[in-house]
Order: sequence, then structure tokens, then C-alpha cells
Amino acid sequence: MNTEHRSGCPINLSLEVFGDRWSLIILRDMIFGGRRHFRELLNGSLEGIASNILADRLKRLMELGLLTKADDPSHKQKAIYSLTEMAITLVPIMAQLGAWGRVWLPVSEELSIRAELLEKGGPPLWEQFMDELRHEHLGAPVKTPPGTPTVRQKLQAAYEAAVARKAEATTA
Amino acid sequence: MNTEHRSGCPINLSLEVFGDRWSLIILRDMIFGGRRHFRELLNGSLEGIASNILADRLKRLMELGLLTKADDPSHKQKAIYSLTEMAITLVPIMAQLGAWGRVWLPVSEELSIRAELLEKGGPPLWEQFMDELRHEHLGAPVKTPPGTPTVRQKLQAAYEAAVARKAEATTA
DNA sequence: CAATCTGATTGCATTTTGCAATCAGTTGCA
DNA sequence: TGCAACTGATTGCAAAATGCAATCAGATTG
Repeated sequence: MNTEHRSGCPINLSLEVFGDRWSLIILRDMIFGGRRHFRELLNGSLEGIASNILADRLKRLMELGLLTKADDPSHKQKAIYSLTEMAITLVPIMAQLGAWGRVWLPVSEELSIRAELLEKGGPPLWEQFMDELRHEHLGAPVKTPPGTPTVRQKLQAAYEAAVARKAEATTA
Repeated sequence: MNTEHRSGCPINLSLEVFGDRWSLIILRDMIFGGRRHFRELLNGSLEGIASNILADRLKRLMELGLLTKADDPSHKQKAIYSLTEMAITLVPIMAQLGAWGRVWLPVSEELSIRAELLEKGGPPLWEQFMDELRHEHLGAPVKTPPGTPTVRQKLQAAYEAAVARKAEATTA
């Protein structure tokens, strides 16, 4: 791991981690999209990342301690990528970035509904979501009562409802 | 302004604005360092930005609507850069970024004291700071009672105290 | 009137990026 | 058994971004 830094400023160091056009996109797809495999990240990406860039960034994120990689028992060549606690605690940053983008940038209705929900839920919802991610990626015990819909399920349902609304509006 | 976007996702669009190694550094120096002139940003930057990159990013940030430029009455060649409301509302993102970096990255004591204060102050302190920035950059009326120390003064005082502590520790 | 300061711009070598093509090993299916 | 499809990548190459040094012209200072 490269230990040369431009300065010890926290914002600068954070920028040295995310100051590119792809790293956060990959983490977004893992956190909100639940993607764990190379192909899922490659083909599922709305923005169309190239495979060499994806490979490079996955490697880099592992070196930085944001991801870990493990063999998938179902397929000898398949690897499963997991978020570390370091990556899971990015949820508040993602939420703030989404909230800011929703206000100031030309976001699309369907894609911003999740950001809106996350913003309205505030820190308590973020915490619940992070707990779910700790369960999925780190094997931590679930803290919510069984039967409770997960945050990701709620975000996904809201997204699908928005897509359905849009489809109805255009066909009607 | 380029209107081609990779997707309408708020996180992606935010990344299209800040997804580089310098834009947020410049905004950080303007927000927390109070810098308003080209030379201040060029020479005051800890990270050592090159003048052509600075010129390019200032132009880009103006096109994106994060900065405005005006003549400085004191010097016919001097330009004063001002933050727009769009840029001022980045304060919560900066605070979260600083908080995350403080936990996970090799930050230096002196440079992270401000992030710590901002984190501890939470949203109320962020709001006060944003009001001060609106006053400085947009000419909005001050909301705090006269005589109250400004947030930037408090951050600066804490920074200088940390530097002094460090100097004492090394000379003692 | 010379030195310095202002906000840049230019040229150039190096590095990073993005795209297309390709790779070898694994699996599913006929 | 054989072959196509799928796995996580790697390679070559052109284009773009970056960083550095030098330079610029106008404004101000001494």
C-alpha cells in the first residue's frame, strides 16, 4: 500500500480514497444494489464501467481495506467481495451526497427516490441499514426483530413503485 | 456546460462534480481557510496544487455553479471568488468526510482537530457555520448575536492550540 | 522606472483512463 | 466426450488528465 500522502488533512485523505470517478460507484452498487460478484458489478452498473477499471478498483479498494475477497463455494472461479466495517460506515456520506445531489443536480425521479427515503429516515435509518450490511457482509447477528422488512427491501420497493408510476404515466 | 451524464443517480451526479483530486480541496480551502484569491489558493494549499490545475478547476466550478467571480475593488487585477449557496451546502458533506477520515485514515493531529470540533458540534454548528458563509460570500445578514465568536474563529483557535501543543511537545 | 505582485496561459513529459479484444480455467448441457 | 457459455480478470493502445517549469501582460509598489 502506498503510504505517501499529500497531507494529513482528513478531507484530503478521504479524497485520496474516493477522489476518482469509479470507486464510490462500485461501493454504491455493493451497498445499495447488494452486488457481490465481478460480473454483477460489471453488467449491473448503470454507468457502464469497463472491466479493467473494475478489476483495478476492486484491487485498490482491497488494498485500502474497504473490501475483502473470498472464494464462492458454488463456483471454483467465482469470488465474493465483502464490505468491511470501514466501507459500511460510508453510509452517512452516501446519504449526504445523495441528499445534496437531489437538491442541486439533474437527478432522475426513479433513481433519487432511494436517496430521498434515506434522507427522510435520517441517522436512525442509516444505523439500521449499516446493521443489515454488517449481517450480510461480516456475519454479525441481526438486531431487528424477525419479520421486519429490511432497509434495502424498503428502498427497492420504493424504487420499483417509482418505475411503475413512470411507466404508467408514459403509457396512459 | 456539458449536459452529458453517465446516469441520473444522485450519487453518480455528485461524483461527476467532485470525482477528482482537486475540486473539493479548493472548496475546503475556501470554506475553512477563508481563501478568496487565486494566489491564496495557490500558495496556501497544503497539497501543492499547480497553477494550471487551479485555473482549470476554478473555471469548472464556476461553470457548475459552485463559485462566482467578481472584481476586487482594491486591485484592478485581483479577482474575488465567492461560494454560492450550492457550495455552502457542502458543509455537511465536508463534516462527514472529515469524520470518516478521522476514524479510518492516518490523519495528523493538528489537521484533524477542526474535523473533530465540527463533528462534535453536529448539525447545529454546521448551520451556524453555513450562515456565516452566507454572510461572507452572499452578503446575507448575520443571525448570531454580535460579539459571538464565529465558527471559523473557533476552528482556527483550536487548530493553533494543537500546533502550539505539538511544538511544545517536541521542544520540551 | 525597476521590482514585485496579480491571475492566469503555454509547452511538454509523465501518468491515468477508457475501450476493445483477449485470456485460461470452470461449468452446464447435449 | 465435446463444446458453448460463463468466471474473473489481463493486455494493448489511443486519448485524456496531470504536474512541472517557464512565461505572460497589466497593475502596483518602492
